[in-house]
Amino acid sequence: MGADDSNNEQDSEEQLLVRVAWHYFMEGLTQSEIASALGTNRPRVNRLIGEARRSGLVTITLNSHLTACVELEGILCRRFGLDRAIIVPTPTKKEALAEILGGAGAELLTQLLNLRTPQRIGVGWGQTVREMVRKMPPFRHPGLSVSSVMGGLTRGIEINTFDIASDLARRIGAECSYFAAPIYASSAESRDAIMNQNVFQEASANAAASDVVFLSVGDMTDRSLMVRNGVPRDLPISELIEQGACGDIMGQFIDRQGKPVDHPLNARTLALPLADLKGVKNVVLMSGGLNKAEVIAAALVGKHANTLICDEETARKALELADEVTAQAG
Amino acid sequence: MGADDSNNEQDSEEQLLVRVAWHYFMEGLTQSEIASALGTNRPRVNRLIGEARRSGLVTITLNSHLTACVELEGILCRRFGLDRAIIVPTPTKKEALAEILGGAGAELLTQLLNLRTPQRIGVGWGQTVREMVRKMPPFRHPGLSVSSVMGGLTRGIEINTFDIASDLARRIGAECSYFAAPIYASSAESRDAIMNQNVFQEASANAAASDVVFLSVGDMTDRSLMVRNGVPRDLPISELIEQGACGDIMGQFIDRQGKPVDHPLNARTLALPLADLKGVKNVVLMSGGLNKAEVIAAALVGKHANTLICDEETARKALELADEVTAQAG
DNA sequence: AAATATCAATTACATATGTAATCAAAACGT
DNA sequence: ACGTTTTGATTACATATGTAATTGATATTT
Repeated sequence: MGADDSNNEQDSEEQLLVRVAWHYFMEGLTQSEIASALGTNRPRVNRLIGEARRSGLVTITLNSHLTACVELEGILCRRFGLDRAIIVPTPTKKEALAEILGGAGAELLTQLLNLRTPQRIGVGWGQTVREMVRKMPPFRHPGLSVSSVMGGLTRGIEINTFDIASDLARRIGAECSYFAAPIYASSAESRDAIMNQNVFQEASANAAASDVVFLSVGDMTDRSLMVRNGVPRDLPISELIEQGACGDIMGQFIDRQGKPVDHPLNARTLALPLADLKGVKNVVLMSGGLNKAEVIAAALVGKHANTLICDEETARKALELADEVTAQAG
Repeated sequence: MGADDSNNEQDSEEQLLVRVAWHYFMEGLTQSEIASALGTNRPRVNRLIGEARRSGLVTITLNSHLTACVELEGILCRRFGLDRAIIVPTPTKKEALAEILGGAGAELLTQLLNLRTPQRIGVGWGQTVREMVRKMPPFRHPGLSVSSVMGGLTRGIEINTFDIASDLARRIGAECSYFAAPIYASSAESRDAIMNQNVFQEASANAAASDVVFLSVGDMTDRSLMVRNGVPRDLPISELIEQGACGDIMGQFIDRQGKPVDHPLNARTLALPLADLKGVKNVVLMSGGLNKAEVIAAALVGKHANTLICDEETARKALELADEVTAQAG
């Protein structure tokens, strides 16, 4: 009898829980309505609703392939101390990825511009950034400026840093400034000489003063435009790889910790230095594709960005690689 | 390209929806937090949450065998115009049903008593009512009264209407009054003569003045205590069945519409008349078991109760039977 | 190009919600 | 039987929510 009684007690407790949950989640009654219908007080109903959710009596499921992305965004933010992550489902057609990521970037920039906060926008280089600019809806806010954060390429005309910056500037009615020079000088000394010129001082200052910078990273394979058309022909990529390079940010090659590798090429780069990039409040890293997972991981571990725009598959891989790196280092 | 663009539009719309839903339902952020995190306004987030629920993006499920009961309660209330329905899962051990329903009744009565509203409580007869009384926690509120709403049985001592009423009265410290007579008089004339006596006038008035009445119904099978021990031995049950009786409320036999059947026995009943029962604000019908489904349906169709305490299986069957009855009648 | 229509963002407000503090009752031990 | 501890109900209040009205921006039509 005693056991029976306690069972009844529990049963009626669960009954109450189910009743409350039903009325609240299924019928949409207010907590007060439920309380008076069930002959209790509202605070209790409130507690019971919480209990119902915590105990798993109530299960809430999101029914979309996008759910996993949103969850991943949270994980990435926590793992890399990001302020924001935008993860899109990896498309079946890989060639559509740049366009998708670019669209996401354009949306973000539009959002930021509507808040009127960023006045100076820095742009890097790459297919994804190019696509972002293409997708920017044309509108004008007064007082905006766009600056390229890196020098241009001398070979291969597919995408040019000057074009990207000036196109964006035209679309949003902004002032525009570039590094009017090739990305790599012939030597470290040459670089310093160029940078000491007034126009470059100014370009560099403009870039460093950006409120937000949108940039991509490049990997070390032949798929990278930087590897194919940026790095001087007489410099074998293997040299960089031997120094631990796993990719570049603004033409500056970094290792798996995100630190610039010890190679002369880095000293020849005409671009916003990585150290100065850290002074920029918002750095949006927009890159995707499994081949870039390692550089993305490196850039994030090195805390070169506070915002990531990426595809799901690559982001997961990057998380994995980053864990390996920190496990070795730590 | 056009198709691609529109896909992107939809995609980003769904992305927003999923993002909002995720933050709200999974991470428990407030709508304002979500709005600012996603760069929109709160009203939009609010709308999106509604959309997410309506569109089926968010699925909320209650994970309990009791869920079906609570849903059924709502259906029963709407179908029969009940103020309240308490449906418990049908137990595997049928013999436990009366105890379970009794417990539910006791809980309800306790609840009502705590509200201090009902001062006069009427009780019928039956195993379920007996169990309810047994389960009542002993406590006292001043000014309560209990009255039996029907006469007693002369054969079979298992459960007595007097005992039920007086036991309940004792437990809650109430005054008590009965119909101190057998449930059936020898004739209609005899019944009228008895009822004209002062004590019975008083008992009847007490019963009719109840704030709440707890009663059960009986079916026409041998399982019914009323059939076995209440109906005079010289009266074949078949006579009542021929008149369309499908069971009794307080010894008064009703047809499938819930109307008293045209049989002399009904005129011999010493109990609160069904017409007077309709004057009682709260009539709690507590009965269960598949054999009683038909009477329960009849009683509900006849609107003799505003509260039902029943088991799931029986309640479903009663719903079904009631639909048949009203389909024929309408 | 001007005027209108349409849509979404902002504001505003009444209501609902979550939570802490107070209060009453019951259970427990002394 | 009295006081203590624990439990749950009530109150109170700051915050969050749902919704309607207003405003402003964009698109459409004449």
